Order: sequence, then structure tokens, then C-alpha cells
Amino acid sequence: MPSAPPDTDLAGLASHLRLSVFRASRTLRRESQSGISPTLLAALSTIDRHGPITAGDLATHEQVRKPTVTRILASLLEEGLIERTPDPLDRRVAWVQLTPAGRSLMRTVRRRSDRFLARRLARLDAGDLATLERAAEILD
Amino acid sequence: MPSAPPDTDLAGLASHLRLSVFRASRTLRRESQSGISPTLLAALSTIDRHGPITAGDLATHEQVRKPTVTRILASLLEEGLIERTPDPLDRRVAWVQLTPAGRSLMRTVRRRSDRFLARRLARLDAGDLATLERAAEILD
DNA sequence: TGACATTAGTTAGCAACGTGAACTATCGTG
DNA sequence: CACGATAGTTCACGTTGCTAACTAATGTCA
Repeated sequence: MPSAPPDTDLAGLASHLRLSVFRASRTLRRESQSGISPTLLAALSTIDRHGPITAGDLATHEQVRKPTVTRILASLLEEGLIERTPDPLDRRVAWVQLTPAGRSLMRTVRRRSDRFLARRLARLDAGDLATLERAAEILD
Repeated sequence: MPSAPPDTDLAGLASHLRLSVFRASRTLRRESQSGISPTLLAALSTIDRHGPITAGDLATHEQVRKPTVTRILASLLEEGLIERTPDPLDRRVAWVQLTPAGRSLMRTVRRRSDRFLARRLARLDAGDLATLERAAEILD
């Protein structure tokens, strides 16, 4: 029913989308199975993609506050997945990047660790896959 | 590039979708603004839609374990949004349904409380909206 | 230069959320 | 009636995210 009042559509879609995304996220969190939590993995992925990055920029990308980033980075450091390099010009900031171990983990995860989700996706047809692909971009 | 090896596509999509859904959920959680947390709202919505329901069935629908449901229901009860009716035949179970206050809240939320998300959705074109609508169904 | 605002990041304390393990109460079945 | 299965609860724990308040370094401007 694409001819319903736009406001109604938006509100309904917003409500539906919120619940769906929320529940999907909960399920994904439970099925992480990559030895690293979704939170850490998302951050690691961002650090991987955006090269050396500061904590502040990471907070922006991850849509998270700075104290949260502090803790995320502490965990990743502890796991040996990232390393910090102090900025020689501005001693308040440090640049963060993946260690070889971090890169290795990202490769593993990207290549074969998403079995759970991939198996579910495999049940969908090409049209639905395209829809999800596009939806992911829109969500970003 | 719809002709790439299916496995590669699936893994990439899975990885992308995971991160997108995850971050979107985080953002939505922060912007809840309906006087009730996303967790409670999702549960309330399920109770609303699936009529009187038991705690176990709610756990299944919400993709959550039973102890979590216990706590969710306790919160909703405390807020006066739901009520429990003991099953007369099986005294282990109780049926949960919305109170008038709960129904009223759901109406409000569905109708106009999703301003944040709706405002963002308003920037998208019809095609993208349809995509998201479909994606929400697929995610379910 | 030296006071003051700004910026980067941390620490501390709090609350929400979800879990597994162990428990109670009830039900069904041989 | 004993014994296993089922519905829920309690308990203790870990993760995640936040705000408020802090430290430290930087920039600005009289």
C-alpha cells in the first residue's frame, strides 16, 4: 500500500525497523563465535579500514562516546590486536592501528568466521540478498 | 557485481550486514526517547501482537533466555503496562497481556514517538524505504 | 608571558541487558 | 507414588554504554 499517508508509513516503518534491527542485533551478538565480541570486532574493523586513527575519530565512526572507546581500545590492546603510536606533534593524541595479529584476525573473520549469518543468508534468494546489501548501505 | 562467487558474496554481505545492523542498533538504543527502553518496548510490542502469551513463548519470540524474560516482565509489571493471569489448568504458567496503559503506550509509540528515526527516514526516497521495509521482514 | 578556553583522553560510578547454573513448583507418566 | 520433564525464578557474573568530573596538552590573545 504505497499510497497510504506518508506520515503513517514512516512511523510504521520506523517502528518496525527499530524492532527488527534491535532483535537481529541481539541474535548476532549471541552468535558471535569469532573469539571476540561484536563491539570489539566492529571497532577492529573500523580501525582496519580507516588506517591509523585516533580515539576520537574512532568514537565518531563507531557512534559511541569517548569513554567507551577508551575501554574498547584497552581490551584490544590487551588482546594484542592493536598498537598505539603517540603523535610526535600533539602529545595528547595517539594513533591506533592493527598489529599483525589484528590483521590476521580480521582476515579470518572476513573469510570464514561468519558462518552462522552466511548460512542463514544462503536460504534467501538473490533479490532478498540484494535488498539486504542495499539496506546495509542505507543504514550506514 | 552479481556474478562474483556466491560464497564470497555471502561472506562479505554477512560481515557488512553484521556491522551495519550492530551499529544501527546501538544508535537506535541511544535515541529511544519513548520513556521505555528498547528492550522493554520490543517485548511490549510482541506481547501486544501475540495476544496473551506465556513467558516461555515470549522468550522464543524475543530471542532471549528465560531469566531475561523474567526481568523484562518484572519491569513491565512495575510500570503497570502488563498484567498476568494465572492459567487455571496449569499452575506453572501465567498468561501475560497489555493493560490499558500498555495499549495506550503502544499506540503512542507507534503513532508518533519515533520522531528521530522517522526524520532520518524522511530523507530517503521511496525505493530506499521499500528496501528497508522488505529488509525488516527478511531480518525477522 | 601568562591567563583562559578548547581539545584529547582517562577515571569513576552507575544502569541496562543478557547469560548459565542452580533452584522451586507443578505436571505427566509408568 | 516415584521420577523425569517443563515453566519460571533467583543469583552471581560479564559486557556494554553512559554522564560527570578529571588530567594533560594545545591554542589564543591581551
